Amino acid sequence: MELDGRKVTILKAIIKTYLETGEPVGSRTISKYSDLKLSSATIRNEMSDLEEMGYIIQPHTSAGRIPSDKGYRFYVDQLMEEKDQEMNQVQELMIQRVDRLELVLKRLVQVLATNTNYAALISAPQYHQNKLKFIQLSRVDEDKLLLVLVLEGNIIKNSMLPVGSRLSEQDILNLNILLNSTLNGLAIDQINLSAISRMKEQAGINQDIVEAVLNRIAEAVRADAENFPIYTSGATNIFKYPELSDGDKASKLLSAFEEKEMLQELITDVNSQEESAGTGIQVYIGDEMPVQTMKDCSVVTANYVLGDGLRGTIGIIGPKRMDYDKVVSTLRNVMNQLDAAFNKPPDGGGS
Amino acid sequence: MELDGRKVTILKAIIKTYLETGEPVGSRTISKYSDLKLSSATIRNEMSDLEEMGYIIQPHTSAGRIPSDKGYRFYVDQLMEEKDQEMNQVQELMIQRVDRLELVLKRLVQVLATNTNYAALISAPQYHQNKLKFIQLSRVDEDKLLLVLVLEGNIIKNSMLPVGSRLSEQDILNLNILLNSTLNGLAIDQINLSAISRMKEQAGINQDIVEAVLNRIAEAVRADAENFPIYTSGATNIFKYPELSDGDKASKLLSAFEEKEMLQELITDVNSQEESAGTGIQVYIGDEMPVQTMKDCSVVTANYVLGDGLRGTIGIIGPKRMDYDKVVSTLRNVMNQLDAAFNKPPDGGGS
DNA sequence: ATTAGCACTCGTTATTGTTGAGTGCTAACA
DNA sequence: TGTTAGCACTCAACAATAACGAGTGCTAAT
Repeated sequence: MELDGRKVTILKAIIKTYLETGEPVGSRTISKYSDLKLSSATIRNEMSDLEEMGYIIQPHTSAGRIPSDKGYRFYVDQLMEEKDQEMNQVQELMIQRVDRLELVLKRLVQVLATNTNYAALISAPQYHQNKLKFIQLSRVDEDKLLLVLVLEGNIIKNSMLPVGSRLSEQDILNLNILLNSTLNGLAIDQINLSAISRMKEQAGINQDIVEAVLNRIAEAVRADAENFPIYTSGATNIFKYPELSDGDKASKLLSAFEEKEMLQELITDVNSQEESAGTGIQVYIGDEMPVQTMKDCSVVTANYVLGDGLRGTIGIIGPKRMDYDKVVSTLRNVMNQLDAAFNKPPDGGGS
Repeated sequence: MELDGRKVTILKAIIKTYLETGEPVGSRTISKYSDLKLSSATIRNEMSDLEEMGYIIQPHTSAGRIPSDKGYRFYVDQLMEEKDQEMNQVQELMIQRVDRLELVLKRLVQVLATNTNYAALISAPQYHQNKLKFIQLSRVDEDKLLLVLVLEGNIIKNSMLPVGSRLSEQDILNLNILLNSTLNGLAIDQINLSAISRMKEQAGINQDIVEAVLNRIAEAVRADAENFPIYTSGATNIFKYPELSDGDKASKLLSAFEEKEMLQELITDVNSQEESAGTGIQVYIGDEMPVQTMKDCSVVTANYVLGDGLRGTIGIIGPKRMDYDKVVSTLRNVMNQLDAAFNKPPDGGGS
């Protein structure tokens, strides 16, 4: 069967109305609402076809129709094509230039959640391929060294290193010089065996310290990759959508938001299969979702880029009948503002 | 009217049964359940008295009685008195000695939540009266200095400091010496005007840097005091208690858990009026709660102390009919384990 | 190809009656 | 005087029933 122009119009009308009301939409409604001059009976026939083709579903006999995942998918794809639509006027976000990136992200995610009325999440930027910019060991205690790492993008990592107190100040100085001269400018995964053994050799008697430092570096990176911070807001917005708020579903969803592991998984997953390029905005509908817990939802994700190659992910999670149009354009908007705010003026971030 | 022995027995029986079932309890139930050999009619009379005295409430005519806040309070106070009861055998918590305090806390709060079936929260330890142990400025970029602070208890703070590039290495060295010699060993709020002006004088041309450093210190402390991290778990456990899970209440409670501000307020409040000493365990019931959002709940809080004078708060939040007995003893147990784990062996923590 | 008409389906809502747990009161009892 | 049995009464909860109405599919007329 053919998906001709009229069917498309009707399908769109159905989805649009359903997005607004959240209730199954019947033939009569469409007949009145759309600008096609057709009677409900005709619409009914078309709807019957659309159902056969799998774009819409009848929850039970003698109820209206609701869009299927396939239907949503079609709708969203259409939407993406007409991307030139005038930029939706979202309220100015007021990203002040705050010193701490963390605060910016927290505020941002709140704005997103309240603006859209869905749940929002944002992952702190990760320094995947990032380079070491500065390494320093300092004596803090009799028996402890403080290791400070600064990565490109001014991400700072600290770690305490217990040592015997036999190290002299000169030793520490030498180690610092050694570490910096060898590792500086290297990306984390460029630190290979040859570099390591070369360093150990030069460290002589203190090679255990070098080893410890390297371990800490690896550890810090790993911890960050598996356990990166995620900020969320508006998880309780799901109560605004009855189809999500019945006991069990709501509970599972919310605990996914509380224990962030699931979200981390989601983001990792999204990033791994990210090649749709374009604006970098992706939409997952229902079963397309990488994480099963959320198969009754839709997610719109976008990757943001901060000046120094730092990348993170923003996501909006809502019911399948979310206002994709608004969400996508809100996200675009936010990305632009983030871009404008961070990719121009100079500043430093704190840990 | 007098609260004689029999009334107490009956009151306790009522509360105990209500804690288990969550449903209003009637006279006949008590008559059978308790070991008093009394008919339901007699119990009814006593219950009528208890109601008049304000210890129990009738949700509606011809329903059983449920405890009032006053009733709960009485029950809990009794409980606290009989504290010598055998330590409830809680499953071994398995606090492994993990390097990162953060992870320990996250795990701990999860254990608490799953063990009790209520919502649990834990605040990261704060360094209220803590002393500066180490200060260091390092050049990281042409135009940026890295400020590293270490406080007693090995809490590390970083901040980036933009400066003109006119500083020589020698300048930085001098500043470091100045900062350390003046501030080292001082508690944060011991840094007073005289010390400040003395430092500025000695810094000469670089006094703007000194000022900036001091600002950052103040800022770091303030940010921590107003915005200290809180870890939560099991917020969705409230769905297990029907009296809390109806739409609006649940939503408000959960969003309090998501946006942590409310919880911070709660903890701050609890700490400020903490003088009940003893085991340091406090119970807030219903309207006694400092935070209005949670007036349908009860909270049990406890303060934990880590070796170096670091203090934080643990809280369990549940319905008014929570199993106070179990919760209190679980908390005691956890405190003991925390104590055993941290107040003995030496180790360092990371930021 | 479109539409009007009609019988039919089925979730939703309101109505009604029934049940049973629980109460308060009174009168009898030890 | 404290305890108990008995009884009429209340009221939430439940189930059964009916009425409603939005919506469909089909057929026949346009």
